[in-house]
Amino acid sequence: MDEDTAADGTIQLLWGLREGPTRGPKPVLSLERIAQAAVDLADAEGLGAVSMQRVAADLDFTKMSLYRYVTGKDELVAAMIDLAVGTPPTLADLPGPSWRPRIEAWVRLLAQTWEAHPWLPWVTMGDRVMGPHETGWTELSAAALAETGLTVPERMSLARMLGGHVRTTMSVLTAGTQPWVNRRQAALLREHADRYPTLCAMLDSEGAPPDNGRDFGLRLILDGVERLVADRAG
Amino acid sequence: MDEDTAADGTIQLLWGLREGPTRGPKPVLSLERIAQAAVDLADAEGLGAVSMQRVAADLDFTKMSLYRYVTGKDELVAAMIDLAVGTPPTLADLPGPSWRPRIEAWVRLLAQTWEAHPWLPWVTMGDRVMGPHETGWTELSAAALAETGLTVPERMSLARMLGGHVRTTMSVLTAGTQPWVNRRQAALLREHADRYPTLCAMLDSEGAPPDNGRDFGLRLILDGVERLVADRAG
DNA sequence: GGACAACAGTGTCCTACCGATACTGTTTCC
DNA sequence: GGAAACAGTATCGGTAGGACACTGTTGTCC
Repeated sequence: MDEDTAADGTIQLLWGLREGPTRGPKPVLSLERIAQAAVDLADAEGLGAVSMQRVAADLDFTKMSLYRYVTGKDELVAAMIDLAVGTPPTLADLPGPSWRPRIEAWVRLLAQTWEAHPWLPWVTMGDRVMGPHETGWTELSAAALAETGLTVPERMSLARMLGGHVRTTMSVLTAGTQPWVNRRQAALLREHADRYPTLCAMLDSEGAPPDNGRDFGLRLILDGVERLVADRAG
Repeated sequence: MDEDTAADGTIQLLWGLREGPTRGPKPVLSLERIAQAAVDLADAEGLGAVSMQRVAADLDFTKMSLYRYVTGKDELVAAMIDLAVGTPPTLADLPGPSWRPRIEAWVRLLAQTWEAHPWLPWVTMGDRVMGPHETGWTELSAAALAETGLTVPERMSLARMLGGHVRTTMSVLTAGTQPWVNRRQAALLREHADRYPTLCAMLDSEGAPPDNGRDFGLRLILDGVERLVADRAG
């Protein structure tokens, strides 16, 4: 019951169902300004820097004034997500003669958006209620995959999977030699070469992709889809 | 520099490099007991319930006593991870005549471990230093993929990708009708059927997999690998 | 064997955080 | 024009993580 009412509040906030009062002083702040300030802060100093106090200070207001627009930090984060994710593209933004280049473009656009707000992968995990923008991204992916011939659950599993793949290939931005292991980890591997012979032998190999294997993994997944589609057609 | 020394401390902790003193009273607590209490707490009440105070209380000790074994909460979480992930399997635990059933078994075992500790997906994101157990899991995946003929970066990208796939297919444990959308989200979609026609049309479809599409996605990925291997061989 | 140094666990304090509540001043409707 | 409704403020409480000084215990060295 507690979570339910909290989720209801978030839904009302994100989907514009909050009843706007008529009497009383005019609001000086707005949800958009607050969310924008929070997004800017998270972009600049990371999600850990986002506190009610700090967001309010950046707006030259008191911390408690934010609670007139947001019932708590969870709602603020939800508003941040839907603002940062932005207006979703449309099918016209996904060129190509078939579903494959279209969904590739979708992944590319999603990755661009997430890279602009590196805190998004952390906040978009778990069971949530998506806002209108985020739902629009999902709608677009569903539309792009419609002509694959996959079943509906398969299509949605695939869409979710692709989003997860973007997350996986973004969360590690190591500046080490190998993208799959950072500097300290490599040193530890060399110290314990007996326990980890396979990994240790891999340390000095070449040809690491600059994108954390995003294109490589995307190719694998979509090749798998093509095979599945072909198998069913034939 | 600050992060560096903190990471060094975590490395020393996880890899048993902490200098054990000889003089003074004998320690009553131990890192293992502390980490185990924290893991039990996280399993029972979620990661949010894990605080220094609470872990210490569960052990009938003072909060500050934990700091004799752990420099801070980050180190505690790192110790929790390597304890919860447990002793990794060996190649003997991955049956099969080829790499494919072996890596499938690896994914299955990893998923089992993570499902037993549902907080693991959240704390194993981002750039970290893995402990010995976690490194063992990675070593095993690298060994299982050795015979694919993929390049080293490709193999490690694939291994990371599979771990991410387990994360993606676990983080949503919705009890709704469709696994890709929860109850509230479905209601919102129906209310805004004009904005999200594709998703809305999907709401009443059948055949949702009970595993959040984990097997489906795994099949896609490994089919893609097989095609890549075949293409290069031919 | 006794003094001292090293150490384990405690008690106290500080800062940062989220959030509740009572308040002040402003706007609009009756 | 008065009263209700509302925006923003000021203050308070509870819970985090963590620094620091302290008490008591243990081993080592003379």
